[in-house]
Amino acid sequence: MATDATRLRRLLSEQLDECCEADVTDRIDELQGLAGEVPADSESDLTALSALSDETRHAIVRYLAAAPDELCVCELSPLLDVSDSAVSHALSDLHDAGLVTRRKDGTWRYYDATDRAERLLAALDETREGR
Amino acid sequence: MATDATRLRRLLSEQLDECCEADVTDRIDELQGLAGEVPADSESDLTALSALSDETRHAIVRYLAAAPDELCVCELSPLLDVSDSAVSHALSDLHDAGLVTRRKDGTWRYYDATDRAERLLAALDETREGR
DNA sequence: TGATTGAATGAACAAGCGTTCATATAGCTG
DNA sequence: CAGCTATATGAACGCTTGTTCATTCAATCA
Repeated sequence: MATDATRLRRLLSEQLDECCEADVTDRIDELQGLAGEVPADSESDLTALSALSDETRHAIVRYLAAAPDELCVCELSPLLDVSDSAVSHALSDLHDAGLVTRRKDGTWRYYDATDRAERLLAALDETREGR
Repeated sequence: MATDATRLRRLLSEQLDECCEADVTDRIDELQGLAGEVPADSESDLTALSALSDETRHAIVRYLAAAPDELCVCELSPLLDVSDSAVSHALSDLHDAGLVTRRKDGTWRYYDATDRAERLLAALDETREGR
C-alpha cells in the first residue's frame, strides 16, 4: 500500500480543530487496521464473482438455480445460443469457481448450482433497484 | 436460443422407458419455462458482479464495508497501492454499478458501501469453503 | 480573480478473457 | 475392437477492460 498520505494529513487537519501529529498517525493506523477485517482468501471470492459476471455463465447458473433438479449440458445448450463447447467451457469455469456441482452418469454429466451460487443470486434479487 | 435439440431428445429417450414425441416437446417447454424465472434485468446484476470482481474495486468495497463510517478518496488511496486516479476511476465504476454511495462535502467526496454491496459480501463470507 | 488542491475524466496501451474451431477423451453398443 | 456420441480440452483470434499519464473540473482561500 502506498505510503504517501499528504492529503490524508490535510483532511485530518481540517476535521480536528486541534490536530497534532499523533492524531494523524492514529488515523492511519485505524484505517490500516481495517485491513484485518478484510478476508485474507479473497482470491476465491474474486473468481466466483468474475465467473458469475459473464453473461453466458450467469445464465447457466440462473437456469441451474431455477430448475428443480440438476441439468446436463444437452439440456442447457438449447437455452443458451452458444456452442456446446462454449457451454462446456463455461461449466468448467463455474465448477472451478465453486458455483456448480458436477456429477457423472454414463456419458452424461449433470450440473447443479451450489449454495454459494444461490446465495449470491439471492443477494442480487433481494437488492435489485425497483424500476 | 438454439433450436437444435437432438441430444436432448436422445437423453429423454433414455430417461423415459417409453417415450413419445409429446414427452420430448413437454420437456423442452418445461426447460424454456425456466427462462421466465430468470430476472429480465440481469444487466445491472452483471455490472455489479463485474465491478466487484476486480481486485482494486473489491478491496475498496471491503474497506468501505468494514469502516464504521464513510471514507473519502484520500483515505482509501494510502491503503490501495494504486494511483489516486485509479481509485477515482474505480469509485466511479462502483457508483455506476450501485455498490457505493457518493456524498460531496466541500472539496472532499465521501463514499460508503450500499446495502447491495454488503449483501453480496455477506453471501461470499458465509459460503466460503473452510480451509 | 488567480492560485492551489481534491477529484473526475479522456486517451491509449497492455494484459486478460470468451468465443470458435479443431482435436482429444471417455463411455456405450454392436 | 470399431464406431458413435457426449463432453472436455487446447490453441488462437478479437474484443473487452484496467491502469497510467495528462488534462479538466470544482471548490476553497488569499
